[in-house]
Amino acid sequence: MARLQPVRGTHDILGDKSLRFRTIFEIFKSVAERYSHQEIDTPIFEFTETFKRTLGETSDVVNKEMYTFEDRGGEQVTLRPEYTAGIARAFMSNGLQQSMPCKFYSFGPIFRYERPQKGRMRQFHQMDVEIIGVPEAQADIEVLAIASDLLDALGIGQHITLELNSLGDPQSRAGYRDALVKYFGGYKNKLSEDSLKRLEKNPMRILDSKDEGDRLLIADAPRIAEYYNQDTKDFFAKVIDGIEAIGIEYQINDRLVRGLDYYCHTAFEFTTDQLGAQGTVLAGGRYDGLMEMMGGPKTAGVGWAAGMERLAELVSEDLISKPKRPVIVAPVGADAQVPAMKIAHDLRAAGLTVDMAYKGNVGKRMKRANKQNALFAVLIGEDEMGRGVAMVKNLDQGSQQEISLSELSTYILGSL
RNA sequence: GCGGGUGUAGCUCAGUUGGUUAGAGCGCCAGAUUGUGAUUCUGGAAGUCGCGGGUUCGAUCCCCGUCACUCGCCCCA
Repeated sequence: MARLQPVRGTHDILGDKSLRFRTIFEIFKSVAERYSHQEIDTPIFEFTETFKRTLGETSDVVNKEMYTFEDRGGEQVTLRPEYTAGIARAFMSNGLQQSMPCKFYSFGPIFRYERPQKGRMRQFHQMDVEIIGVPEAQADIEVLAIASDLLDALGIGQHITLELNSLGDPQSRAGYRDALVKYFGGYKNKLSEDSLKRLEKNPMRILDSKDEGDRLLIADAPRIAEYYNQDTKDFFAKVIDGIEAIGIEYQINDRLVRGLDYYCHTAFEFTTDQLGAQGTVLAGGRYDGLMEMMGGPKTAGVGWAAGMERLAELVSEDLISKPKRPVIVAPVGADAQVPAMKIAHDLRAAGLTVDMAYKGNVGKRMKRANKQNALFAVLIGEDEMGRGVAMVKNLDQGSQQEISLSELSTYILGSL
């Protein structure tokens, strides 16, 4: 068995899990399309530079979580650790500045080299939404509305809280950062080891610390709202007015910061207390500076990503769409094999889901039909062949009836 | 990357204070039932006790290492 294990932190998706994923994706797709978003699929790997430059040299994602390798041509490439940078690259590669605004959605695997835990794996799946080219707050509102609609459609909205913050425009953010460095710099002897590192690299992250000593200091730390300039205040107020107008509940969390460097203004997380340490189910924000960092023209953008595996843990069983119940065709005797195949073929052509009971006596084949949760079993043997009929058994009711082959599909379709 | 817990059949789990043939339920296969499923009854297959090393007359059990899973930290969806 040892050699047959999947790579650590990766999982096969089959059976019930596969149905859950598909159901959630279908719902996501229909919600996103209702907002006039279009599907985009970008490659699952990009040049390493694409991620390195945008995520920030200090981020954990870049420093220890990327799956990076050199391909046979000597290129440094990386399995995507998030969606936004790849989509931004695609936006520029395809010259879509011509067709702004662009509204995208996407779904697929994401890779991060992390220590696996429940709700955290090395290959996992995200659903992603982006609006590129709309600097106005309407885009932030719309993107939040998609998220909220999705969670409601999945029937889990009541277990999830929207936490909202504004990181401010670059000017506000820089002012706040300085204030934090000054404040925490005065308590170097009291800060936790982790937070001392954060003070150097990314002081805003100290606000996230779970260390008890840190939390005491954080309680009296400067609040970001005190450093907002007028533009930031106006922008945030518009976002809040907008989501209030459409009835989205939220909590302001001014300790909420995002891990990736390219965020500004709106930052948000939808969190739940039902998944242990991995509470974040959907998160995102505005990233107006991203395209410039990548060497393109300044272009506004806002979006989010949601973790499929985490959502799948929360969604109720009743929501999951089940596979169609099949009709099972069971030939009796070797001579019936070919006619049975023909019958199955005709029923499929009529749009029915059909499987064959391949072997065994009639009892075995019926058992097989039952195990597959079939609606009907269609028996065809010497007797029936002679008269151009098939024996059709309704497996829910236990009743059966001879039906002429020419009326078979009509009969079954009529009894559904 | 750091710390704790766990690892026995396809699945869920017993068990052995170190002792000969390691058990149960579910599932699977077969038969009772060669033209009729779900129930029932009978039988069967299936385990390098995660892997490697050590201690021992003897290890699934004790020790060390390793791998995987799991919980937490870091970080994040």
